[in-house]
Amino acid sequence: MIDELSRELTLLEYMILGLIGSEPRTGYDIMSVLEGDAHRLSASPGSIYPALKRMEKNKLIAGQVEVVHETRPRKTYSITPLGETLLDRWVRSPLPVIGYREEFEVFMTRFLFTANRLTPNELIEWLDTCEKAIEQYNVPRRNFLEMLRSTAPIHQQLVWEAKLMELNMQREWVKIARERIHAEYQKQLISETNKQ
Amino acid sequence: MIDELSRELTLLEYMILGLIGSEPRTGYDIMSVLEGDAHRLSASPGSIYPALKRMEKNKLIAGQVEVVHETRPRKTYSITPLGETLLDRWVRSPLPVIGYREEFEVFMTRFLFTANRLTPNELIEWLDTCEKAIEQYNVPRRNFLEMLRSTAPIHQQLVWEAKLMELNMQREWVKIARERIHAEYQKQLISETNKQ
DNA sequence: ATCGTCATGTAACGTGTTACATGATTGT
DNA sequence: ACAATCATGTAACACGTTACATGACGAT
Repeated sequence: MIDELSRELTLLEYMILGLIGSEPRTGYDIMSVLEGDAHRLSASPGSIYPALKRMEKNKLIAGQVEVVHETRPRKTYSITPLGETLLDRWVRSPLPVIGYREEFEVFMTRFLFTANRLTPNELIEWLDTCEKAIEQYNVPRRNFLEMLRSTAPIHQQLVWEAKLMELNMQREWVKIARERIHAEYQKQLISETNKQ
Repeated sequence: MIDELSRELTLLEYMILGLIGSEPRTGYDIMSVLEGDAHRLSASPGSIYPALKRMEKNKLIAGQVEVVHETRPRKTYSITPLGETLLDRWVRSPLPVIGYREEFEVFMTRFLFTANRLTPNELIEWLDTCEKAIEQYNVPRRNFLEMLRSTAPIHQQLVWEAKLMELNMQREWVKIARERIHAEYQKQLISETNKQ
């Protein structure tokens, strides 16, 4: 069991895990979700079904066949405790990542699955950590660009500039996200207090 | 020959093509460039050397062995006319792409290799086209978000928001790039006029 | 009767990843 | 003498892509 925990999953696998984690789904369901824009994951049966099979084999998810219409079976997958553990670990994992290697999209996927997995307080803390990590990465980056601004060819300069803008955007997003999450949390608290 | 032209290359292959296109390089050179941050391409010998071999086989690049120190050969690759054609085509290709499927990084790589491949005028025109394409994609996207703002769960909303911010950032970058390129062009014109 | 959607799968293929392997040259 | 860097490669493996294949169900 612990062996499984050490294996890193692909983004597609985490995506599937996250989707199934919120509610049981079939392969077809997952394909539909993935087709609806929003991510690069291309949702072909040739990737989804094999992924589901190996995840089932690794006990991350469990499938049960519903014989709805007799002939063709329909397999609905739900997440297992092991799957929950892995997903939780991934979602919470401290991001040494963002800005270095991990792309923003991976980060977003992770954020998406914090829903119902982290408490509002934990989430705000998580976002704070992100902001600090980005900040730490931003400063030397900016200095680097400033230094080479005059020597590098203009095309290279502009590519670096884009990188910087991307980082700044990410920083800004974290701020906005924190504010919104915070506001949402307040709203919930108030409505709960009123009920009592 | 024309068969080769129809085959789509990977980003790594275009990267290699672009790098070799500006000056002849060895596999090791390419690995060094790719290691120095900036892109997700991970620059391991297990990807570079096989790529070089198949590109040579496909006549996109041509390698010549320099027997510098007798024993271990050192192979320097240069771009072929076919390679030039493909690179040129890729770099210039109208971007139906950005915002839809192609990631920003691919776009940036493409931009990087416009250097010495497009005239300043062509480049400005290219950037204009980009801006329009982004704009066209931006408006319906924004409307979509506006529409679902109230109904969707907050996490989903924020992910969409991030997508939008990314697009806006790209738009902003295009503007900056055009201005800078334009300024650079003017400078060159002036210095050339002065020479005469 | 036929078309689109629901639904699941497989097979070939290509490419990137990781890890291993070798050896020359240069600097200390 | 030894370490770091230059320099090239291979082999196993895993994953995603494309294309193909099947068939039930509901609507027109």
